[in-house]
Amino acid sequence: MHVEGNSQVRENNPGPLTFVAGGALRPTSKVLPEHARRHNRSLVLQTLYRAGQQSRADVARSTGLTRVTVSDLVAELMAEGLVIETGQREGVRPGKPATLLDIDRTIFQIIGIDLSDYSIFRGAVLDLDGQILSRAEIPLADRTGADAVSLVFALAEKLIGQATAPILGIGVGSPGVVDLGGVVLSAPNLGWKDVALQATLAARFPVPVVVANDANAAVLAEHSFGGAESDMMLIKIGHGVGAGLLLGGSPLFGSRFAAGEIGHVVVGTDGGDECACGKRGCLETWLATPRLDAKLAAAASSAEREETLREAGNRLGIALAPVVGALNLAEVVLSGPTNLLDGPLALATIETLRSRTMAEFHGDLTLRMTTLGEDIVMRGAAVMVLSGQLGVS
Amino acid sequence: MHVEGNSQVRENNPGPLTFVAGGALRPTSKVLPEHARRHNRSLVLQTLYRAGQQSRADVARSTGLTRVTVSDLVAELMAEGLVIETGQREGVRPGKPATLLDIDRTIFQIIGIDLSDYSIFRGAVLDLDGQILSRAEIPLADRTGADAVSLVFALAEKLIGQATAPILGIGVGSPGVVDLGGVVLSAPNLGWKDVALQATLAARFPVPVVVANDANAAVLAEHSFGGAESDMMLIKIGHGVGAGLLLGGSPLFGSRFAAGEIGHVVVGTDGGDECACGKRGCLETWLATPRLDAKLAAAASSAEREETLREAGNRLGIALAPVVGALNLAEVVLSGPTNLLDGPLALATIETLRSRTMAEFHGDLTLRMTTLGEDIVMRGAAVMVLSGQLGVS
DNA sequence: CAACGTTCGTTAGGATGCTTAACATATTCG
DNA sequence: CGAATATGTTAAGCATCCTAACGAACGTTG
Repeated sequence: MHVEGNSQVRENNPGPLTFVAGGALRPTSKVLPEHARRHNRSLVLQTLYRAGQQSRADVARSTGLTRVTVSDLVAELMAEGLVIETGQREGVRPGKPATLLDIDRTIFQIIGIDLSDYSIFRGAVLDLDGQILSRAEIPLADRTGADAVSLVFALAEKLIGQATAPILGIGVGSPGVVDLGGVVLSAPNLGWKDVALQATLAARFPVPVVVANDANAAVLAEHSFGGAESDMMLIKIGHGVGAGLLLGGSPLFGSRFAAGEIGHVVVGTDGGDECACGKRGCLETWLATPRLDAKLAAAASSAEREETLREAGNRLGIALAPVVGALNLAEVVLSGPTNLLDGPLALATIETLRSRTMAEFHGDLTLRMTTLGEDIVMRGAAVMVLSGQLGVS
Repeated sequence: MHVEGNSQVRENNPGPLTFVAGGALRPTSKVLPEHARRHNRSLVLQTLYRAGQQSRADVARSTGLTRVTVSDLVAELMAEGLVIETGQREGVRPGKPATLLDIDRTIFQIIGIDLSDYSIFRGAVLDLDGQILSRAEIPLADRTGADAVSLVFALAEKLIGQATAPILGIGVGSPGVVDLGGVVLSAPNLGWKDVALQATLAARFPVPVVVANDANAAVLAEHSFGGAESDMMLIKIGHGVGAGLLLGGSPLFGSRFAAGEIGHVVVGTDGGDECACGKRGCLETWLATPRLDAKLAAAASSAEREETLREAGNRLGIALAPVVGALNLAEVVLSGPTNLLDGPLALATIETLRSRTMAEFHGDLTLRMTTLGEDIVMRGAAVMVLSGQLGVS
């Protein structure tokens, strides 16, 4: 397996077949036997990734492929160093003892970078399981444009230095609107417009690079590591308010790659504060952390502070109700400062959500905080690399 | 090609590979070379369906397959009677004249059934292009439950009698929540709960049967015949209010198959009329046609009537804004009574939508009436059959 | 304790489906 | 009329999976 490559998605691209649940087939381009091979290869890898310590026969049973084919694929994966034999199965059973396999989880490490904080770029070296091995960060210090891009380079450089194994790839979660090729079409806070971040990073570092929106990365992390449902929305609240959507297990990008950009949707029919965007009552005016913090600081009593948080949660519920209803979501996850979100705010949100959508359908709607804390975007960035390079997540 | 079969999706199911735009591969089960074959078969069929009168060489160029493979697939399709040669290409060009191919658009007909009207079941016989050849309808006369099911049977029977070619399949658009197996989980107006409509129809008629939600069917029709965008929402307004969503060209079903059920989402923060569901200010209380008609009848002047319509459109815009923003939709299509929708109501909707979402992202958001009128569900039902049976739409 | 059954992983042979290369066919161009 | 051009077919080869059979390594059983 080579580690070079500077396309957003490397050649072990799985091929173009698109099967739409429900029976609609939309052929996009031809499919060759080798595409099937890649798919089956990923299938084996995925099986071992999720539950290691399995024999070839186990993998054959759980994939539906024959032992012959699995042996063949495993031989290929072992030649690449991705899979290793880890000894024989213990225990008393008839038959020849099984040789156990696992992904070699030490052979590669992943760089995950989170650009979503307004004041600092964070990054980490992660193992193939998405666990954080080491961290690094660089204060933004109000730098924007090309200067901010160089900070990303510096951070990546630093992290690569910290890695103790070859790098599988670099994943970046950026604020703003990011297209499928990793071009940041617009990120006002960083002063970025049409910045080809993926291409420039890939030109500098000889490893695969993936760049995506921060909330989209976060939603992948929550799905892979947070045990989230396949139809869910993750609301990321910080200096701005954004969201990532997972529908039927797949991330949604939107017609102009701006899916999840809900910060400037107007909430309610009764005015609201003025927003930087010129409108009144945008979701951000209710929920962005600087505004919330200011309101809380100005509050006279703890009861008043609670009411502020409840009002914010209420507004979030009002904005989300049509989305939850229209998409029939199973779960809403909040990501952001726990002290603000995890309490009256979250309670008010779910309450409002329930009272404004159809009882019949929200029966199993849940709302919760992310279990991944501040690492969510970095870990999501790692998931993007994993799924792009290994077809695993 | 046999026409029997009673599964919601017949065996020329394209296989399970799922490629998620952006690089995430989710292997679901093995893929064999024969799955690739089915995909490529559909690809050829799709190419001919969209632009008939092409040579094998033309198809080879536009699919990326070789002439050899295309010839082989075409031979198979001709043996099944699905594709025919239509003569040689006219015009003066060097080289051997091309033999033109087309799908035999007369060999099959499709039954499309629309159960969404509150008082009448409508159906049609359609050709492979989705054009309506003949119609039939049966008044519902307040029948519900099993009685209503027998009306569907009677209508299907009638339509099959009207057909002048073998039936490719029966497509049904039903109100309510319908799962992927064609079970109507809930359709209050018809008194249906867990009615296995697909299975019972398939047991009675020896042709493939597909049953789906009416708005989901409609959105497919609009996409195939109405030239709609790939990221769009169709709002169906009648006795109730429902929606169908197309995201990245694929219909959305939702975690409990209830995607698009927005009729009982509460709109605004200022109360509203009481709804049959018990809440106040549901979208249906603003937009359902009986309520609108009543308000219009009670209005004293034409200015007041216009205001009523504008208010309804305004409310629709308020409800849709978060959805349009979160999904980054390119298009919203309205389906329902033209006299109510196509005027002040639609204008107010788009105006509200624009004023409540981010200017940057809704730049190319359009809102329009469907171009398919009252036939939209029947034609969508035909699309479901086409894509299920031929992989074409 | 030797024969048998079970399970693992491999080897051998066959089927499917695509490709490239070459060719026969049929037309226009010079 | 020969060269050029384009179509569609034939033949051979390669990739990929399958089934069938088998050797290896273990436990069980008469």
